[in-house]
Amino acid sequence: MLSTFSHKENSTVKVLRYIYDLINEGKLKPGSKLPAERKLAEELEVGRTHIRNAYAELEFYGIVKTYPQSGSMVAAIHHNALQGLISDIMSIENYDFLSLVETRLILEMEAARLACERADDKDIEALKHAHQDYIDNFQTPHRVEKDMIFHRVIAQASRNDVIKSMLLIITPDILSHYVRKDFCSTPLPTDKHEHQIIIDAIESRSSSKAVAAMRLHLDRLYTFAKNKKEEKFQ
Amino acid sequence: MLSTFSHKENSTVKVLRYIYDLINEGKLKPGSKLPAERKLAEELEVGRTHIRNAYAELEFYGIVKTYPQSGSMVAAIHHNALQGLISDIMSIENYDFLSLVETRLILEMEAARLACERADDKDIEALKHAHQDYIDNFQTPHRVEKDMIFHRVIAQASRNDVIKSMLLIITPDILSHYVRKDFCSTPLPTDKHEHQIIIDAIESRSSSKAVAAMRLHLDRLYTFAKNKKEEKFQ
DNA sequence: GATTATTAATTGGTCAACCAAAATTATTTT
DNA sequence: AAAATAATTTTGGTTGACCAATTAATAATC
Repeated sequence: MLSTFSHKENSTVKVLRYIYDLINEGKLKPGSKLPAERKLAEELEVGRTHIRNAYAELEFYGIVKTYPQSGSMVAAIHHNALQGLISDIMSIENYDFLSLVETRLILEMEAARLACERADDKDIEALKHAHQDYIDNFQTPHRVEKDMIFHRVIAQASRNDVIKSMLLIITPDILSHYVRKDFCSTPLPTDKHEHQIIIDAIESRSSSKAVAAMRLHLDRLYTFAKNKKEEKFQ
Repeated sequence: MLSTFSHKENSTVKVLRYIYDLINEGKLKPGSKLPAERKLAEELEVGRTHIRNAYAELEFYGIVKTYPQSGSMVAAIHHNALQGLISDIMSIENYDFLSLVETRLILEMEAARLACERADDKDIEALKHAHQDYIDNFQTPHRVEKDMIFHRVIAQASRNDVIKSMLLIITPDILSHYVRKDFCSTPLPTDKHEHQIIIDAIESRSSSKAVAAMRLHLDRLYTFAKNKKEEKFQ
């Protein structure tokens, strides 16, 4: 899940809210040192562990930087921006399915495009192998995960580690959504063909074909997500 | 920074390596329960805190799920995929600048495109306000952060929280790169104009124009990143 | 009085003990 | 023998104490 911190959020969100208010009241200037862990723990009547978790989360998003034995510094950006960032972090949980799928689509298409430019012979080989593995497991419970691996190989060939990591982060969320709804529980033969088209496009270095093929391949999922959103509003 | 866990990685990476090996030796089956925190801490001769940090990181990426008082379960995907995921996580650090910029470009363009479809009057108003704020601070040290806010408003208008969060994650990394190289320390007047074009495109719901304008707006940064990569290989 | 050296207090990092919930085992009851 | 109950162990969650490094405050020196 993207929201790692869901179960501890009761405490964490309390800390984030407090930091937010500190900035709001002008008691915490951007670029300055934020309260010591012990101090804040006592102030909020909460364990220091929770403060540390909250600070770690803020550090993940680049808002604070913790220096051992000297304290945690808040980013030197204007307080309006800071507040926006923090309130965003507080709301990070339960991404809607359509946003996840939309983002995956755009990242996968870019990965395919870059793969056309940068894939070497070894990548192509790995791609073919992953596809064969997928076909071999088409009627087994491993099909879904073999499909995941196929897409990961493409991301690998794109030579863009950021895209690779981001797909790594959102894919489990997507899976958890459509496993529940047992979408794609029945394997479609068209998937095999679509994979093959993507491989051919990458091998022939045709980025436009690769992107189009990837879009087509994910279109069923995309449509599913859109419909799900619509029926939610009815 | 995206690599939150950099300073504790000495211990964390040790744990991840161990889990990786467990899977490799077949001692840890996918879908099964992984070692209790105390057990593993003793085994690796390391504090339980480090085990908890490592498990938390694995949970962030959806590889494990921790249940209070009953243990942590590893995802029920095939061991090859599991190993790939873990080795990816171990290598998550020090993203190269080009990957970051490439990814930002693709996400910003998609955000602009979606904003054309979904922005309401309030969003347009916020966009204009953010731009005016940017202009007002054009000669001040706040220019960079005002630019950041402008882009955040677009992400907000896209109604895609995943894209918004991901931009939130990678932007600080990008900033830390080009602040070092004092790229864009001299403000270019074209930026003002480019922002205005983006606003007009979104207001007139012309997604193609908005995407093109965003691409143009980020082209200087993109070119900078590509050149930096080239000179790295010389 | 200013500067340096020394001491004390503060800080984040780490560890070990404790807590309540859950899972397991042993005991009792039927 | 099977089922229900009770005691025990194991589990992740939480807390407070300790550690080394840093910083601030104080004393000593010039």
